[in-house]
Amino acid sequence: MFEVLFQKLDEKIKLTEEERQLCKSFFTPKKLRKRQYILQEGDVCKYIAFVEKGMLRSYTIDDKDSEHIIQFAFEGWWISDHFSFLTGEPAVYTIDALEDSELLLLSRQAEEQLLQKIPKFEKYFRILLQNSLIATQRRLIGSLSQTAEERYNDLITGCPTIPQRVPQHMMASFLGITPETLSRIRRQVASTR
Amino acid sequence: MFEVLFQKLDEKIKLTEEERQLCKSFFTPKKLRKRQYILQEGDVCKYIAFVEKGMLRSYTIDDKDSEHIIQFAFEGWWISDHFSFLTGEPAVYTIDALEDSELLLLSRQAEEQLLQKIPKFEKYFRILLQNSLIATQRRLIGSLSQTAEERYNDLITGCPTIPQRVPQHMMASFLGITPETLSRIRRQVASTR
DNA sequence: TCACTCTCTTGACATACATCAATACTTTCC
DNA sequence: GGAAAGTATTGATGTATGTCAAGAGAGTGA
Repeated sequence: MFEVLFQKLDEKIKLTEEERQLCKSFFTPKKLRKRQYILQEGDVCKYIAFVEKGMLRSYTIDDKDSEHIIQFAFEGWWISDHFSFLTGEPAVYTIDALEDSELLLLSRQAEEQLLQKIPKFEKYFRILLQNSLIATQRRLIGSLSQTAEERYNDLITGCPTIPQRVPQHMMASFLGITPETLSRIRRQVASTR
Repeated sequence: MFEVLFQKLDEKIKLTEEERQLCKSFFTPKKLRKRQYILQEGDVCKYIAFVEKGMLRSYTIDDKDSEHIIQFAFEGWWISDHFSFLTGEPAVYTIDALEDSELLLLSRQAEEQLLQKIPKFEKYFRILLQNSLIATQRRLIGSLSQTAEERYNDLITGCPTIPQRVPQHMMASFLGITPETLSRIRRQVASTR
C-alpha cells in the first residue's frame, strides 16, 4: 500500500527504515470507487491525499454550471484544496475519483506530527508546493498566450497517456475549451500528419 | 529600511527584538531606478526580493516578442523566479522596476542560515508559497472561464490603485489581452455607469 | 524648445472559439 | 436485453477578441 509513496519520497528525501515505519503511522489508507467524492465544495478539506493507485481530479463549478478542472492526479501525485486544508475555510474545489482508486490520507494533525517527528518533510512539502506553483504559472501563461491547439499539444506531449484515461470532454474542461472545439482540434491535428 | 518587512512579518509570525536584529543581518538592501533589471531571462536568479518601496514586475517574452506579465510586486510583496532560485537553472522570467524602488535581497545562502537560526521562517515562507499558489490558481480559472471584462473588473476590485501606478498596456499584458481590447473595455465600462 | 518615444484611442476587418442543435455510438444498470 | 445516460462528432451561426493602421496627447531628453 505504501510502495508508490516511498518511491516518490526517495526521489526527494532519504528516509531511514525506522523513519519509514514511523511515517506509515501518520497516513490513513482509503479506497474510493469511481465517481466517489473525497471533497465537496463547501465542506472543509480535512486531508491532503496521496494517490497510490487510480486517478482523481479537482474542479470548480462556475455560476453557469460549467466545470473547470484544476488538476488531474495520477498515481504518485498529491491532491487537496490547500487553502481550505490550511485555513479551515469551506473548500472552493470538489475532488472526486475518475477511476477506482487507493489513497493515503494525511490529516492536519497527522501532518503536524509528521513534520515534527521527521523534519525532512518540511523540505519535501516545500518542494511539492514550489512545483505546483511553477506548473500553475506555466499553465497560466499558456492560457493567456497560446491557442487551444497549442495548449492541447503541450498537454499531450507532457502526458501522452492522458487520452486513454480521461474522457475527452474533461480534457476540454482542463484546457478551458468546449468539447466541440476539442473534437475539431483533434480532427485537425490528425489530418495534418 | 526594514519597516515594511517587519510589519508584514508581524502579520504571520511573532519575532522577538533579538530575532529582528539577527534577521536584519541576512538581508542586503538595494535601490533600483525605474526600468532597471534585477533579473534577466537566462541569468540565474540569485535572490528573492522583498519590496520595501516602489514596484516591480516579472514577465516572460514569447516567441512572437510579446510580453506576458506574471506578477506585479508592490510594497510588502516578494518577487523572484522561484524555480531558478531553487534549482540554479537559468531564469525564464525577467524582473524589472516600474518605479524607483527599494528592495531587501535574500540570497540562497542567507535564506538557509535564516531558516536555520529562526525556524519560524519555515512557516512564513510556506504561507507565502501557499498564497502564491492559491492566487495563481484563481487567476488560471479566471483566464479559462471569464471574459476579459470580468477579469478586468476583478483586477480593479482587488487592487483599485493599480490604474494609477501601472500603464494600461501592462495591465493588458497581465490580463492576457491586447492594449486595444483593454481600451475598448474601459470605454464600455465607463459608459455603463 | 523641439524632436522623439511612449501611451492611449478609434476604426475596419479577420479569426478563434462558443453556442445551439442534431445524430450516432458506447457504457451503465435495472 | 433494453432503456437511459454519457460521450463524441459535425454543421450553421454568433461573438469576443486579435490584428493592422492611423492619429493625438503626454512625458522625456538633448
